[in-house]
Amino acid sequence: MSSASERSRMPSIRDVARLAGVSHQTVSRVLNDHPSIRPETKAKVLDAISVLDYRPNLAARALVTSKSNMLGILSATVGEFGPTSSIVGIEDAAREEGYSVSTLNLSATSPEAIGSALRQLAREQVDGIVVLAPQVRVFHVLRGTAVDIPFVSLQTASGSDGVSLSADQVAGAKTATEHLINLGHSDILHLAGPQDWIEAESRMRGYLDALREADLPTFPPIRGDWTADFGYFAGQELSRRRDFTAVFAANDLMAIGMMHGFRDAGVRVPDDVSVVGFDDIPVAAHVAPTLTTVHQDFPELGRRAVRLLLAQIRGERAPEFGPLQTTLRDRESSAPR
Amino acid sequence: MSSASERSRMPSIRDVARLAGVSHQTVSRVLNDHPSIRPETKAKVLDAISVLDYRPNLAARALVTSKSNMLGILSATVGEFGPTSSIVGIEDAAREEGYSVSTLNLSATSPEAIGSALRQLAREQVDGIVVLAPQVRVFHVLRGTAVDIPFVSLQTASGSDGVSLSADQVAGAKTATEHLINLGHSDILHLAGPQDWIEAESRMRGYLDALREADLPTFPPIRGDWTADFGYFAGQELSRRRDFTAVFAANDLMAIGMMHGFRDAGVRVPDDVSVVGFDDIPVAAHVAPTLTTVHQDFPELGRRAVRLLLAQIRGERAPEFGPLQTTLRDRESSAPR
DNA sequence: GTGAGCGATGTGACCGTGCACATGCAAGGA
DNA sequence: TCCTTGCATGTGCACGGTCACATCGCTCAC
Repeated sequence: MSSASERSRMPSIRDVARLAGVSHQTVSRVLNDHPSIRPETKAKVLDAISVLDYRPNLAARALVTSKSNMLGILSATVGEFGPTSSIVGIEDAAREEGYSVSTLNLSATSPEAIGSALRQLAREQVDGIVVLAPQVRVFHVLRGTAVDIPFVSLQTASGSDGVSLSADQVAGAKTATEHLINLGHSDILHLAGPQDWIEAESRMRGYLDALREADLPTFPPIRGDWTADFGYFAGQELSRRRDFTAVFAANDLMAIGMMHGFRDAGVRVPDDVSVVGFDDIPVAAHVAPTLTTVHQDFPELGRRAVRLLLAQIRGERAPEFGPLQTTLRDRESSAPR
Repeated sequence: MSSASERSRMPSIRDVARLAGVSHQTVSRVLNDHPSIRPETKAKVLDAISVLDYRPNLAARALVTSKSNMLGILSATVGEFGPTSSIVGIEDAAREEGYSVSTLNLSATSPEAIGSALRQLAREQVDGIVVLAPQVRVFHVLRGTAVDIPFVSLQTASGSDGVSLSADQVAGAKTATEHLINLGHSDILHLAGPQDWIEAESRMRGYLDALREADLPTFPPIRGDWTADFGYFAGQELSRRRDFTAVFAANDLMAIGMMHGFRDAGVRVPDDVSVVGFDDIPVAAHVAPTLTTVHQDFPELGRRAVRLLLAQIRGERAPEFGPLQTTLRDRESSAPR
């Protein structure tokens, strides 16, 4: 009820110092828990802090230390399930370590857009950047840009020398394809992601590896755009062909759309064609037929990214964790030949 | 190739001033485009800026102005499609206005958790907060907290005096229910969201309004938790009852799960039971049967939130936009009685 | 006894901006 | 002509922290 606009000024460390009867520097030492502080002095200071409801001004700290305690997320994904889940993991891990998180969504992935996004993040003085931009070309821009902020990427580029990590996409895709092979399928198509995407390439490689090892014929992949709508279109088109009995789709959305396309064209899943997806989005277990797919732990991926990035920032040795395992979820959409 | 760790110091406005032969204050004026600056002076300064590749230090600016040019997002949603899409809209709009965005995910919605999240955001000196925490109780904490940072909420609380906005959930839910009524259904169940959620209440109200106006019987709603898994469970349970011919689910995920439950129990959709969802998530158009649902423009909602928030921050009059329209997407899951 | 060493604390400068105020100069009205 | 007014610019300080260095008292070894 009383005036809310009174706000004389937020208390500073000097106010705290005055109240506690010490110097401002002593207060600063308490805040950064410096070793040589007498316990009773510390108590006095902490007392004054809570009396005044003092909170350190992060801008001032950032100014003098030129560290912002903030991580940036550079995201070039529209808001799909996977990346979004990873972002949650990133934020949690970052907050746990005392970092705040500034997100920047890329609408375009042109070099200019990426460059300006990076500069923006640099202006904000983020201490490090997590890149969720799975396009190969983003990598080139990142390497080329002279902004020397530490960064990690959630996706592994093929011959990546930089720090990055990822679930083992190749292995996951290989497992998925082998699953179809074990069911007796020998003519297996691949509905791939866009050419430029790292994950699309990895998943395709896994598919090709599995077929090659089994001495089965490979088909030129159909290039999709990750969307269910494209999957639908592809399903309708494919229904005209009858030279295959199974399809491995590079993500669940396309798989689900494709099943719809098949359905509309009179092709039955799994009776006529088996379908396997990738990601295990929440609805995958509930669509009709339920979708066989490859599960991966997106939040954990995000958490690992943060740990890696912080090690880099602090100059510590990078923690070595093996590739994140993926697991096959065997459901109704895949059946024996 | 050359040393990257040389970094003597970033250029400051004084460096720019020296190079341009003016005072640092003149540089500052150019940066904030102050009216009384001679064009040629401005040109000289801009020249020096680009030569030095100068970038303003946001921390220093934040320190002196005690404005951070940063908005906070307080999100208590796990990463579902709707809120996530809105966040994209928020970020775009914010960046467009020159604000950066700091996201904070709430894992728990206890008053303590909310309080500490708010304080964290306050420490970061965000100029305003967009709240994506549709739980009623979050509102109470927000009102109660003494942090006087402007905020808007993406969801409208029933008798909300504070600034907030939302798609017209009640109208959308009413339309959905009326759609079922028009198809000839008279016994319509509602699979609701959790009790505490604002949107759950609004959608239930729309459902009840429609039934009341049509003089049809209402049933006690089934309380769900938004997840497809719960929907599946509910579908199986409901299959034992035969006192209804249609269900309006409070979101698509539950609707899809429920259709799965029905399917497993031998109940056919839409032959035996019609189903309508809410949100229009990307797979809704592709599941079997395709799901009739209510579409809403999540990104636009986020953009509006930012415009409202900025008006509040700048002390301008709040832009008045009517409730965001929702549209019914009539698909296969609903059929005449 | 005396100086080195260390623990506990204080002092002043500095980080890069914006703000309040001062200054100089040209234009315009009395 | 002189004073006012307004434009264009400069000067110094404040913002709220941290850092480097100084200070002071005490212990300990020679």
